[in-house]
Amino acid sequence: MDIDVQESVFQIVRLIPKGRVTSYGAIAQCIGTKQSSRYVGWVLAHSHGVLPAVPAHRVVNRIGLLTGKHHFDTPTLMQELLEAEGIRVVGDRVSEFAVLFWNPMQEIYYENNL
DNA sequence: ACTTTGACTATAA
DNA sequence: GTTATAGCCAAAG
Repeated sequence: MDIDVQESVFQIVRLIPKGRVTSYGAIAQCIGTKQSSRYVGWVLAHSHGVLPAVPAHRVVNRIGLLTGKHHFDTPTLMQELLEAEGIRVVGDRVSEFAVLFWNPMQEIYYENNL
């Protein structure tokens, strides 16, 4: 079976719980292409119109900065989506990022041992 | 088959 | 905290 890397990225992002966020590097590490966090962003840039929907707004960079907000329909849409989930965004940065951070590896480990 | 790109990250100064 | 630089890798052109 040939699983595209981009499809793996979509699946991981779809696992992100509402109200939580993760980083490009964490996703890259989770799917195996650990050093190519840049590619994760490249994939998400093409995630518009993909079904089922990919909550790309829950993916930020390693310090919680909303670096991808310009790729949404409007520059403020990403922040609005996050705030709608209870995440506070101040100065394009996720507040309490360390607390809200969701590590994909933890979820995979949990599912494998369920 | 080669070059460019990208919503990144780690490190150093 | 900042800026600069290098590494990284799959997809698109």
